[in-house]
Amino acid sequence: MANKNKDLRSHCPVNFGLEAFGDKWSLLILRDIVFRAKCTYGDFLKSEEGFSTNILAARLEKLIEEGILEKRPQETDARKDDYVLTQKGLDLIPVLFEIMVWSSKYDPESEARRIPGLIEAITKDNRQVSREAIEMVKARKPLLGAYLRS
Amino acid sequence: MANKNKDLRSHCPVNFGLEAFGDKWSLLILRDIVFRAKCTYGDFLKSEEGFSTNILAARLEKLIEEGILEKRPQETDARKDDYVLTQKGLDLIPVLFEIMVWSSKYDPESEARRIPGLIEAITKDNRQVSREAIEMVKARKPLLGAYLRS
DNA sequence: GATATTTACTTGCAAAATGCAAGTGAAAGT
DNA sequence: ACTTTCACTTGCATTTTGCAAGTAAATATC
Repeated sequence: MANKNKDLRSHCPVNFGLEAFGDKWSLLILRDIVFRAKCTYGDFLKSEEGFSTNILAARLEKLIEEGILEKRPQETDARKDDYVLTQKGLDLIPVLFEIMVWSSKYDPESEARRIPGLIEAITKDNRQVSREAIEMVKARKPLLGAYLRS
Repeated sequence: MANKNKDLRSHCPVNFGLEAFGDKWSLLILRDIVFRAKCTYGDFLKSEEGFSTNILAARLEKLIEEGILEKRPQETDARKDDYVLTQKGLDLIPVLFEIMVWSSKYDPESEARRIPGLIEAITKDNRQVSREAIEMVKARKPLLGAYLRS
C-alpha cells in the first residue's frame, strides 16, 4: 500500500489536501465517523445531506486508496464492513475542527452553536481537544454525545 | 451581497464549510492571496495547478457571493481588479494552516517541509500564527517570503 | 428448508460541472 | 492609429454527479 503513483497537480501542501479530500462529500464521511460513531455503508447513507449510493461507494473507495480509511469485515454480520479511520484519517480531525470553528462564527443557524463548550475548547487548544477526540474515536464513542451533555 | 437565500444541505458546521469552499480550487485562490500576495485574475491564472479561465472566473464569483472575497477596482490600471479577503476570508487561514500541517506529515515531497519553522509554529499555536498571518495579508506581504528566509 | 428481507453495492442514463481552445471588448502601452 | 494586455465569455467535448432501478450475497423469518 505504499507509493500510489498518482500525478498530483503540485506538492503544495494546500493542494495535497485538496486532492485527497477536497470535494463536497469526503469530509462528511469523516464527520459521521468522528461525531456520530458511524462505521458502515448503510450508516453513512442515512446522513441528512443525502449521499447517492454510487457517490458514497466511490468516495469510500477513494478514501481507502488515499490511506485515510480502512475496510474491515464485521465479525457478527458478514454482509457488513466497518470503515475505520487510519492514523492518517484521525490526523484530519484538527482540520475538521477548524472548519467547525469558522462555520460556527459565520453560520447564524450553525448546529455548532449548540455546543459552545466544544467550539471554545477547540479555539483555545485545537490540538489538545483533537488528542482527546482521537481517543474517543478509537473507543468508538460518539464525540457529539459527550459535548451535548456538558 | 445579493443572493443569500441558498438552500444548504444542512447546518452541520462541517457541511457549511464544504458548501462554501469545498472543491478542488477555491482554497488555492486563498493560498495564492495569503502566501504569494497575489490579487488579480491574471496572477491566479499563473498558478502551477493551472486554472481554466472559466473555472477561475466562476470560483472568484462564488467566493464573492459567499462573502469570502471582495473585488476592488485598481486605481492605477482600470483593466484590473484586486481580489481581497474579507474578515470571513481571513478567518479561513487557520483551516488552511491545519491542512498544511497534515500534508506536511503525509506527503514526503511536500513543499511544506522546506519551511519546518512555520509548520512547527502552527502546530504549537495555530491561532497565534494565524493572527500574525492576517496582519501580513492586510499589509500585502507574502507570508511565504517571511518564512523562507528564517 | 424455502422465502423474504437486509445490506452493500453496480448499472444506466440524464443533467450538471469541468477543461480546453478560441473568441471579445475595454483599457493601456507604443 | 495600432498593438498588446487584461479579464473575462462562449462553444463544445469530456467527465462527474444525481437519481432510479437492479443485483447478489448474507441473514432473518416462517
